[in-house]
Amino acid sequence: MGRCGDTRERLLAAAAALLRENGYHTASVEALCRKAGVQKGSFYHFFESKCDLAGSALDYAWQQQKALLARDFAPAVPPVERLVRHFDAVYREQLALRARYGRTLGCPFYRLGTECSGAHPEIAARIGKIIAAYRGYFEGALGDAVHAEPGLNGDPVRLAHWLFALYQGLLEEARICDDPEVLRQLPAAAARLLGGGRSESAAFAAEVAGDGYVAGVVN
Amino acid sequence: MGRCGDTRERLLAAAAALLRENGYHTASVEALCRKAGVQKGSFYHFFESKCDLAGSALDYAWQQQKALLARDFAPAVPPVERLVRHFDAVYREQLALRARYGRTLGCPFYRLGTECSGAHPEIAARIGKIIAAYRGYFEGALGDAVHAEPGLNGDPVRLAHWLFALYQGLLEEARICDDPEVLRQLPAAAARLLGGGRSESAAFAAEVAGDGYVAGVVN
DNA sequence: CTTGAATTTGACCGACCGGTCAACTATAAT
DNA sequence: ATTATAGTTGACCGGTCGGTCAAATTCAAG
Repeated sequence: MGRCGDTRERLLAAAAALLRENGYHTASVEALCRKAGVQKGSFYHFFESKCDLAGSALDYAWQQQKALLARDFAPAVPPVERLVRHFDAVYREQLALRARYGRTLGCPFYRLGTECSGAHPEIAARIGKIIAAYRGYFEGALGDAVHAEPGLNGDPVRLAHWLFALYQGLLEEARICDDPEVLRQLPAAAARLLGGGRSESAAFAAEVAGDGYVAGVVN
Repeated sequence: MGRCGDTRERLLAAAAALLRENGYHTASVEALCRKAGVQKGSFYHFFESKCDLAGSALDYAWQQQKALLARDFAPAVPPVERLVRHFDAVYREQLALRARYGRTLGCPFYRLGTECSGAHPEIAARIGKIIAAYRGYFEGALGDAVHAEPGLNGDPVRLAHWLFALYQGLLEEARICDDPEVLRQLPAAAARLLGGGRSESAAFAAEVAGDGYVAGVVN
Protein backbone atom coordinates (compact mmCIF):
# COMPACT_ATOMS: atom_id res chain seq x y z
CA MET A 1 0.00 0.00 0.00
CA GLY A 2 2.17 2.79 -1.19
CA ARG A 3 5.64 3.60 -0.03
CA CYS A 4 6.28 3.23 3.62
CA GLY A 5 8.40 6.02 5.01
CA ASP A 6 9.03 8.41 7.81
CA THR A 7 7.82 11.36 5.77
CA ARG A 8 5.25 12.43 8.30
CA GLU A 9 7.68 12.31 11.18
CA ARG A 10 10.34 14.16 9.20
CA LEU A 11 7.80 16.88 8.56
CA LEU A 12 6.96 17.03 12.24
CA ALA A 13 10.60 17.26 13.27
CA ALA A 14 11.35 19.90 10.64
CA ALA A 15 8.29 21.88 11.69
CA ALA A 16 9.14 21.72 15.37
CA ALA A 17 12.61 23.06 14.64
CA LEU A 18 11.63 25.70 12.08
CA LEU A 19 8.66 26.97 14.05
CA ARG A 20 10.86 27.38 17.07
CA GLU A 21 13.53 29.17 15.10
CA ASN A 22 11.37 31.38 12.89
CA GLY A 23 7.85 31.40 14.23
CA TYR A 24 4.62 30.55 12.47
CA HIS A 25 4.51 33.16 9.73
CA THR A 26 8.17 33.22 8.81
CA ALA A 27 8.41 29.44 8.53
CA SER A 28 6.84 28.96 5.11
CA VAL A 29 5.38 25.70 3.88
CA GLU A 30 7.99 25.62 1.16
CA ALA A 31 10.80 26.00 3.70
CA LEU A 32 9.26 23.29 5.86
CA CYS A 33 9.16 20.90 2.93
CA ARG A 34 12.70 21.76 1.91
CA LYS A 35 13.97 21.12 5.42
CA ALA A 36 12.11 17.81 5.60
CA GLY A 37 13.21 16.79 2.09
CA VAL A 38 9.60 16.43 0.99
CA GLN A 39 7.55 17.81 -1.86
CA LYS A 40 4.66 20.10 -1.19
CA GLY A 41 2.15 17.58 -2.46
CA SER A 42 3.27 15.05 0.13
CA PHE A 43 2.91 17.68 2.79
CA TYR A 44 -0.77 18.08 2.03
CA HIS A 45 -1.21 14.35 1.86
CA PHE A 46 -0.34 14.07 5.55
CA PHE A 47 -1.65 17.38 6.86
CA GLU A 48 -4.77 19.32 6.10
CA SER A 49 -3.06 22.68 6.34
CA LYS A 50 -0.07 24.52 7.70
CA CYS A 51 -2.09 25.21 10.83
CA ASP A 52 -2.74 21.50 11.22
CA LEU A 53 0.94 20.73 10.96
CA ALA A 54 1.79 23.38 13.51
CA GLY A 55 -0.63 21.85 15.98
CA SER A 56 0.77 18.38 15.48
CA ALA A 57 4.32 19.68 15.63
CA LEU A 58 3.54 21.26 18.98
CA ASP A 59 2.35 17.94 20.34
CA TYR A 60 5.46 16.36 18.88
CA ALA A 61 7.67 18.92 20.62
CA TRP A 62 5.78 18.46 23.87
CA GLN A 63 6.36 14.71 23.81
CA GLN A 64 10.07 15.38 23.53
CA GLN A 65 9.95 18.00 26.22
CA LYS A 66 8.21 15.56 28.53
CA ALA A 67 11.15 13.20 28.24
CA LEU A 68 13.49 15.95 29.45
CA LEU A 69 11.07 16.89 32.21
CA ALA A 70 10.82 13.29 33.37
CA ARG A 71 14.57 13.33 33.83
CA ASP A 72 14.78 16.66 35.67
CA PHE A 73 11.72 15.99 37.79
CA ALA A 74 12.48 12.39 38.70
CA PRO A 75 10.72 11.50 41.99
CA ALA A 76 13.98 10.17 43.39
CA VAL A 77 15.42 13.66 43.29
CA PRO A 78 14.70 15.93 46.25
CA PRO A 79 11.83 18.24 45.23
CA VAL A 80 13.59 21.59 45.29
CA GLU A 81 16.58 20.10 43.54
CA ARG A 82 14.28 19.08 40.68
CA LEU A 83 13.54 22.72 40.02
CA VAL A 84 17.19 23.69 40.27
CA ARG A 85 18.09 20.93 37.85
CA HIS A 86 15.47 22.03 35.39
CA PHE A 87 16.51 25.66 35.53
CA ASP A 88 20.06 24.61 34.92
CA ALA A 89 19.05 22.37 32.03
CA VAL A 90 17.03 25.17 30.44
CA TYR A 91 19.93 27.58 30.81
CA ARG A 92 22.28 25.13 29.14
CA GLU A 93 19.76 24.42 26.41
CA GLN A 94 19.45 28.11 25.61
CA LEU A 95 23.22 28.38 25.44
CA ALA A 96 23.34 25.46 23.04
CA LEU A 97 20.54 26.88 20.90
CA ARG A 98 22.29 30.19 20.75
CA ALA A 99 25.47 28.49 19.61
CA ARG A 100 23.57 26.57 16.95
CA TYR A 101 21.09 29.13 15.65
CA GLY A 102 22.93 32.34 16.44
CA ARG A 103 20.43 33.70 18.88
CA THR A 104 18.47 32.89 22.01
CA LEU A 105 15.19 31.16 21.12
CA GLY A 106 13.37 30.94 24.44
CA CYS A 107 10.41 28.67 25.04
CA PRO A 108 8.86 27.27 21.83
CA PHE A 109 5.41 27.11 23.38
CA TYR A 110 5.31 30.69 24.57
CA ARG A 111 6.85 31.77 21.29
CA LEU A 112 4.06 30.29 19.19
CA GLY A 113 1.42 30.99 21.79
CA THR A 114 2.22 34.68 21.74
CA GLU A 115 2.30 34.82 17.96
CA CYS A 116 -0.77 32.70 17.31
CA SER A 117 -3.13 34.02 19.95
CA GLY A 118 -5.83 35.70 17.93
CA ALA A 119 -5.04 34.51 14.43
CA HIS A 120 -5.08 30.80 15.35
CA PRO A 121 -7.12 30.27 18.52
CA GLU A 122 -7.01 26.50 18.12
CA ILE A 123 -3.23 26.55 18.32
CA ALA A 124 -3.33 28.91 21.26
CA ALA A 125 -5.75 26.60 23.07
CA ARG A 126 -3.48 23.64 22.40
CA ILE A 127 -0.54 25.56 23.79
CA GLY A 128 -2.59 26.53 26.82
CA LYS A 129 -3.01 22.88 27.65
CA ILE A 130 0.68 22.18 27.13
CA ILE A 131 1.58 25.05 29.40
CA ALA A 132 -0.77 23.75 32.08
CA ALA A 133 0.85 20.33 31.81
CA TYR A 134 4.30 21.88 31.94
CA ARG A 135 3.36 23.81 35.06
CA GLY A 136 2.08 20.55 36.52
CA TYR A 137 5.69 19.43 36.98
CA PHE A 138 6.32 22.53 39.06
CA GLU A 139 3.20 21.81 41.08
CA GLY A 140 4.31 18.27 41.74
CA ALA A 141 7.73 19.31 42.92
CA LEU A 142 6.38 22.06 45.14
CA GLY A 143 3.69 19.78 46.49
CA ASP A 144 6.40 17.41 47.60
CA ALA A 145 8.55 20.27 48.82
CA VAL A 146 6.02 21.73 51.23
CA HIS A 147 5.84 18.32 52.90
CA ALA A 148 9.56 17.69 52.93
CA GLU A 149 11.03 21.12 53.58
CA PRO A 150 10.19 22.75 56.91
CA GLY A 151 10.95 26.31 55.75
CA LEU A 152 8.62 26.17 52.78
CA ASN A 153 4.91 26.78 53.12
CA GLY A 154 1.96 27.98 51.09
CA ASP A 155 -0.32 26.55 48.44
CA PRO A 156 1.88 24.56 46.04
CA VAL A 157 -0.42 25.23 43.09
CA ARG A 158 -0.26 28.97 43.57
CA LEU A 159 3.46 28.89 44.20
CA ALA A 160 3.97 26.84 41.07
CA HIS A 161 1.90 29.29 39.10
CA TRP A 162 3.99 32.22 40.27
CA LEU A 163 7.30 30.46 39.89
CA PHE A 164 6.36 29.35 36.40
CA ALA A 165 5.42 32.91 35.46
CA LEU A 166 8.72 34.18 36.83
CA TYR A 167 10.54 31.48 34.91
CA GLN A 168 8.80 32.24 31.62
CA GLY A 169 9.14 35.96 32.14
CA LEU A 170 12.90 35.63 32.38
CA LEU A 171 12.94 33.28 29.38
CA GLU A 172 11.05 35.81 27.28
CA GLU A 173 13.47 38.51 28.35
CA ALA A 174 16.35 36.25 27.41
CA ARG A 175 14.87 35.86 23.93
CA ILE A 176 14.09 39.50 23.31
CA CYS A 177 17.43 40.70 24.63
CA ASP A 178 19.22 37.70 23.13
CA ASP A 179 20.99 37.07 26.41
CA PRO A 180 20.76 33.63 28.05
CA GLU A 181 22.72 34.86 31.05
CA VAL A 182 19.51 36.37 32.35
CA LEU A 183 18.46 32.85 33.28
CA ARG A 184 21.24 32.50 35.82
CA GLN A 185 19.20 34.62 38.20
CA LEU A 186 16.50 31.99 38.19
CA PRO A 187 17.61 30.00 41.25
CA ALA A 188 18.16 33.07 43.37
CA ALA A 189 14.84 34.56 42.31
CA ALA A 190 13.08 31.27 42.95
CA ALA A 191 14.66 31.07 46.39
CA ARG A 192 13.33 34.51 47.19
CA LEU A 193 9.85 33.67 45.96
CA LEU A 194 9.60 30.27 47.61
CA GLY A 195 11.46 31.19 50.76
CA GLY A 196 9.14 34.12 51.35
CA GLY A 197 6.63 31.99 53.18
CA ARG A 198 7.92 32.22 56.68
CA SER A 199 11.35 32.92 58.07
CA GLU A 200 14.74 32.33 56.47
CA SER A 201 15.15 31.65 52.80
CA ALA A 202 14.55 27.95 53.33
CA ALA A 203 16.16 24.99 51.73
CA PHE A 204 16.16 26.48 48.27
CA ALA A 205 18.88 28.94 49.11
CA ALA A 206 21.14 26.18 50.35
CA GLU A 207 20.41 24.26 47.22
CA VAL A 208 21.31 27.24 45.12
CA ALA A 209 24.54 27.90 46.95
CA GLY A 210 25.73 24.39 46.31
CA ASP A 211 25.26 24.66 42.59
CA GLY A 212 27.29 26.08 39.77
CA TYR A 213 25.34 29.27 39.69
CA VAL A 214 26.70 32.71 40.28
CA ALA A 215 24.25 34.91 42.06
CA GLY A 216 25.70 38.15 40.77
CA VAL A 217 23.56 40.57 38.85
CA VAL A 218 23.85 40.02 35.15
CA ASN A 219 21.96 42.79 33.49
CA MET B 1 4.73 73.41 0.51
CA GLY B 2 2.31 70.60 -0.02
CA ARG B 3 -0.60 69.74 2.16
CA CYS B 4 -0.07 69.99 5.83
CA GLY B 5 -1.66 67.16 7.70
CA ASP B 6 -1.47 64.68 10.48
CA THR B 7 -0.89 61.81 8.08
CA ARG B 8 2.28 60.67 9.73
CA GLU B 9 0.78 60.65 13.20
CA ARG B 10 -2.34 58.88 12.00
CA LEU B 11 -0.12 56.18 10.55
CA LEU B 12 1.73 55.90 13.84
CA ALA B 13 -1.47 55.62 15.85
CA ALA B 14 -2.96 53.08 13.46
CA ALA B 15 0.25 51.07 13.50
CA ALA B 16 0.50 51.07 17.29
CA ALA B 17 -3.06 49.75 17.53
CA LEU B 18 -2.86 47.22 14.69
CA LEU B 19 0.54 45.90 15.67
CA ARG B 20 -0.70 45.35 19.17
CA GLU B 21 -3.84 43.62 17.97
CA ASN B 22 -2.43 41.52 15.15
CA GLY B 23 1.34 41.46 15.43
CA TYR B 24 3.92 42.41 12.85
CA HIS B 25 3.23 39.91 10.09
CA THR B 26 -0.54 39.87 10.26
CA ALA B 27 -0.82 43.65 10.21
CA SER B 28 -0.30 44.25 6.49
CA VAL B 29 0.76 47.56 5.03
CA GLU B 30 -2.52 47.74 3.19
CA ALA B 31 -4.48 47.25 6.42
CA LEU B 32 -2.33 49.86 8.14
CA CYS B 33 -3.07 52.36 5.42
CA ARG B 34 -6.78 51.57 5.42
CA LYS B 35 -6.97 52.06 9.17
CA ALA B 36 -5.11 55.36 8.92
CA GLY B 37 -7.15 56.52 5.93
CA VAL B 38 -4.02 56.94 3.84
CA GLN B 39 -2.89 55.67 0.46
CA LYS B 40 0.04 53.35 0.20
CA GLY B 41 2.11 55.92 -1.65
CA SER B 42 1.79 58.34 1.24
CA PHE B 43 2.89 55.62 3.59
CA TYR B 44 6.18 55.24 1.77
CA HIS B 45 6.57 58.96 1.61
CA PHE B 46 6.82 59.15 5.40
CA PHE B 47 8.42 55.81 6.19
CA GLU B 48 11.17 53.90 4.49
CA SER B 49 9.59 50.53 5.09
CA LYS B 50 7.10 48.63 7.18
CA CYS B 51 9.93 47.82 9.57
CA ASP B 52 10.69 51.53 9.88
CA LEU B 53 7.08 52.29 10.74
CA ALA B 54 6.99 49.53 13.33
CA GLY B 55 10.03 50.96 15.07
CA SER B 56 8.57 54.46 15.12
CA ALA B 57 5.19 53.13 16.24
CA LEU B 58 6.89 51.41 19.15
CA ASP B 59 8.45 54.69 20.26
CA TYR B 60 5.07 56.31 19.82
CA ALA B 61 3.42 53.66 22.01
CA TRP B 62 6.16 54.00 24.60
CA GLN B 63 5.62 57.74 24.86
CA GLN B 64 1.98 57.07 25.64
CA GLN B 65 2.83 54.32 28.07
CA LYS B 66 5.19 56.66 29.91
CA ALA B 67 2.28 59.01 30.58
CA LEU B 68 0.38 56.19 32.28
CA LEU B 69 3.48 55.12 34.18
CA ALA B 70 4.07 58.67 35.39
CA ARG B 71 0.60 58.60 36.90
CA ASP B 72 0.91 55.17 38.57
CA PHE B 73 4.45 55.78 39.77
CA ALA B 74 4.01 59.32 41.03
CA PRO B 75 6.64 60.07 43.70
CA ALA B 76 3.93 61.30 46.04
CA VAL B 77 2.50 57.81 46.20
CA PRO B 78 4.04 55.40 48.73
CA PRO B 79 6.46 53.18 46.81
CA VAL B 80 4.78 49.82 47.23
CA GLU B 81 1.42 51.35 46.47
CA ARG B 82 2.82 52.52 43.13
CA LEU B 83 3.32 48.93 42.12
CA VAL B 84 -0.11 47.91 43.34
CA ARG B 85 -1.66 50.78 41.43
CA HIS B 86 0.13 49.83 38.27
CA PHE B 87 -0.83 46.18 38.53
CA ASP B 88 -4.42 47.22 39.01
CA ALA B 89 -4.26 49.61 36.07
CA VAL B 90 -2.80 46.91 33.85
CA TYR B 91 -5.48 44.47 34.91
CA ARG B 92 -8.20 46.98 34.11
CA GLU B 93 -6.56 47.83 30.82
CA GLN B 94 -6.52 44.19 29.78
CA LEU B 95 -10.18 43.88 30.68
CA ALA B 96 -10.95 46.91 28.55
CA LEU B 97 -8.89 45.61 25.64
CA ARG B 98 -10.65 42.29 25.85
CA ALA B 99 -14.00 44.03 25.73
CA ARG B 100 -12.92 46.07 22.74
CA TYR B 101 -10.94 43.59 20.68
CA GLY B 102 -12.52 40.34 21.80
CA ARG B 103 -9.42 38.89 23.35
CA THR B 104 -6.62 39.57 25.82
CA LEU B 105 -3.74 41.35 24.12
CA GLY B 106 -1.03 41.44 26.79
CA CYS B 107 2.01 43.70 26.61
CA PRO B 108 2.58 45.24 23.17
CA PHE B 109 6.34 45.37 23.66
CA TYR B 110 6.73 41.74 24.63
CA ARG B 111 4.31 40.80 21.88
CA LEU B 112 6.39 42.38 19.14
CA GLY B 113 9.66 41.57 20.82
CA THR B 114 8.86 37.89 20.84
CA GLU B 115 7.69 37.92 17.25
CA CYS B 116 10.47 40.08 15.83
CA SER B 117 13.47 38.67 17.64
CA GLY B 118 15.49 37.10 14.87
CA ALA B 119 13.73 38.43 11.78
CA HIS B 120 14.06 42.09 12.81
CA PRO B 121 16.93 42.49 15.28
CA GLU B 122 16.72 46.28 15.10
CA ILE B 123 13.16 46.20 16.36
CA ALA B 124 14.08 43.71 19.05
CA ALA B 125 16.93 45.96 20.19
CA ARG B 126 14.59 48.93 20.34
CA ILE B 127 12.15 46.94 22.41
CA GLY B 128 14.97 45.84 24.69
CA LYS B 129 15.63 49.46 25.53
CA ILE B 130 11.96 50.16 26.11
CA ILE B 131 11.73 47.18 28.42
CA ALA B 132 14.75 48.37 30.37
CA ALA B 133 13.15 51.79 30.73
CA TYR B 134 9.87 50.21 31.77
CA ARG B 135 11.64 48.15 34.40
CA GLY B 136 13.30 51.34 35.58
CA TYR B 137 9.99 52.42 37.09
CA PHE B 138 9.96 49.23 39.15
CA GLU B 139 13.52 49.87 40.21
CA GLY B 140 12.68 53.38 41.34
CA ALA B 141 9.72 52.25 43.38
CA LEU B 142 11.63 49.41 45.00
CA GLY B 143 14.61 51.64 45.63
CA ASP B 144 12.35 53.95 47.58
CA ALA B 145 10.61 51.00 49.22
CA VAL B 146 13.71 49.45 50.74
CA HIS B 147 14.39 52.76 52.45
CA ALA B 148 10.82 53.37 53.57
CA GLU B 149 9.58 49.88 54.46
CA PRO B 150 11.31 48.11 57.34
CA GLY B 151 10.22 44.62 56.26
CA LEU B 152 11.65 44.91 52.76
CA ASN B 153 15.29 44.30 52.02
CA GLY B 154 17.50 43.24 49.18
CA ASP B 155 18.96 44.79 46.05
CA PRO B 156 16.18 46.90 44.47
CA VAL B 157 17.55 46.37 40.97
CA ARG B 158 17.51 42.62 41.30
CA LEU B 159 14.12 42.64 42.97
CA ALA B 160 12.75 44.85 40.21
CA HIS B 161 14.17 42.48 37.62
CA TRP B 162 12.46 39.50 39.19
CA LEU B 163 9.21 41.26 39.87
CA PHE B 164 9.11 42.53 36.30
CA ALA B 165 9.72 39.02 34.98
CA LEU B 166 6.94 37.67 37.16
CA TYR B 167 4.66 40.44 35.97
CA GLN B 168 5.39 39.85 32.30
CA GLY B 169 5.19 36.10 32.72
CA LEU B 170 1.66 36.40 34.03
CA LEU B 171 0.78 38.88 31.29
CA GLU B 172 1.96 36.46 28.64
CA GLU B 173 -0.06 33.71 30.21
CA ALA B 174 -3.08 35.99 30.24
CA ARG B 175 -2.64 36.55 26.52
CA ILE B 176 -2.09 32.95 25.54
CA CYS B 177 -4.94 31.65 27.70
CA ASP B 178 -7.07 34.71 26.90
CA ASP B 179 -7.81 35.18 30.58
CA PRO B 180 -7.09 38.54 32.24
CA GLU B 181 -8.14 37.16 35.62
CA VAL B 182 -4.68 35.61 35.87
CA LEU B 183 -3.41 39.09 36.61
CA ARG B 184 -5.34 39.31 39.86
CA GLN B 185 -2.74 37.10 41.45
CA LEU B 186 -0.11 39.74 40.79
CA PRO B 187 -0.30 41.59 44.14
CA ALA B 188 -0.23 38.41 46.17
CA ALA B 189 2.64 37.00 44.12
CA ALA B 190 4.53 40.27 44.41
CA ALA B 191 3.99 40.29 48.15
CA ARG B 192 5.46 36.82 48.39
CA LEU B 193 8.45 37.74 46.24
CA LEU B 194 9.20 41.05 47.91
CA GLY B 195 8.31 39.97 51.42
CA GLY B 196 10.66 37.04 51.18
CA GLY B 197 13.62 39.08 52.30
CA ARG B 198 13.37 38.64 56.01
CA SER B 199 10.45 37.82 58.27
CA GLU B 200 6.76 38.42 57.71
CA SER B 201 5.34 39.33 54.36
CA ALA B 202 6.10 43.00 54.91
CA ALA B 203 4.14 46.06 53.98
CA PHE B 204 3.15 44.75 50.58
CA ALA B 205 0.75 42.24 52.03
CA ALA B 206 -1.06 44.91 54.01
CA GLU B 207 -1.20 46.99 50.89
CA VAL B 208 -2.68 44.11 49.00
CA ALA B 209 -5.29 43.34 51.62
CA GLY B 210 -6.59 46.87 51.55
CA ASP B 211 -7.19 46.81 47.81
CA GLY B 212 -9.94 45.55 45.62
CA TYR B 213 -8.15 42.36 44.85
CA VAL B 214 -9.34 38.90 45.68
CA ALA B 215 -6.50 36.63 46.61
CA GLY B 216 -8.27 33.44 45.64
CA VAL B 217 -6.77 31.13 43.08
CA VAL B 218 -8.10 31.94 39.64
CA ASN B 219 -6.88 29.26 37.36
C1' DC C 1 0.22 84.25 -11.34
C1' DT C 2 4.19 81.53 -11.35
C1' DT C 3 7.26 78.58 -9.42
C1' DG C 4 8.86 74.77 -6.69
C1' DA C 5 8.74 71.70 -3.05
C1' DA C 6 5.81 68.74 -0.07
C1' DT C 7 2.31 65.68 -0.27
C1' DT C 8 -1.07 62.53 -2.26
C1' DT C 9 -2.79 59.29 -5.48
C1' DG C 10 -3.65 54.54 -7.22
C1' DA C 11 -2.13 51.63 -10.64
C1' DC C 12 1.47 48.56 -10.96
C1' DC C 13 5.51 45.19 -9.93
C1' DG C 14 7.86 40.83 -8.93
C1' DA C 15 8.02 37.69 -5.25
C1' DC C 16 6.10 34.71 -2.37
C1' DC C 17 2.28 32.87 0.13
C1' DG C 18 -0.79 28.63 1.30
C1' DG C 19 -3.06 25.36 -1.17
C1' DT C 20 -4.71 22.27 -5.33
C1' DC C 21 -4.47 18.76 -8.61
C1' DA C 22 -3.95 15.18 -12.12
C1' DA C 23 -0.61 12.14 -13.12
C1' DC C 24 2.71 8.91 -11.55
C1' DT C 25 5.04 5.28 -8.60
C1' DA C 26 5.82 1.90 -5.20
C1' DT C 27 4.01 -1.48 -2.26
C1' DA C 28 0.98 -5.29 -0.47
C1' DA C 29 -2.84 -8.27 -0.92
C1' DT C 30 -5.25 -11.30 -4.08
C1' DA D 1 0.05 -10.56 -13.01
C1' DT D 2 -3.63 -7.73 -11.44
C1' DT D 3 -5.64 -4.71 -8.61
C1' DA D 4 -6.32 -1.45 -4.92
C1' DT D 5 -4.29 1.71 -2.05
C1' DA D 6 -0.88 4.70 0.01
C1' DG D 7 2.44 7.76 -1.12
C1' DT D 8 4.89 11.03 -4.27
C1' DT D 9 5.65 14.44 -7.70
C1' DG D 10 6.01 19.26 -9.40
C1' DA D 11 3.59 22.32 -12.15
C1' DC D 12 0.11 25.39 -11.28
C1' DC D 13 -3.54 28.65 -9.02
C1' DG D 14 -5.46 32.94 -7.13
C1' DG D 15 -4.40 36.01 -3.68
C1' DT D 16 -1.63 38.89 -0.97
C1' DC D 17 2.65 40.59 0.35
C1' DG D 18 5.98 44.76 0.73
C1' DG D 19 7.42 48.11 -2.19
C1' DT D 20 7.76 51.43 -6.53
C1' DC D 21 6.64 55.18 -9.43
C1' DA D 22 5.08 58.75 -12.57
C1' DA D 23 1.62 61.80 -12.44
C1' DA D 24 -1.54 64.80 -10.06
C1' DT D 25 -2.59 67.94 -6.36
C1' DT D 26 -2.00 71.33 -2.82
C1' DC D 27 0.20 74.78 -0.52
C1' DA D 28 3.62 78.75 0.55
C1' DA D 29 6.85 81.88 -1.13
C1' DG D 30 8.26 85.27 -4.60
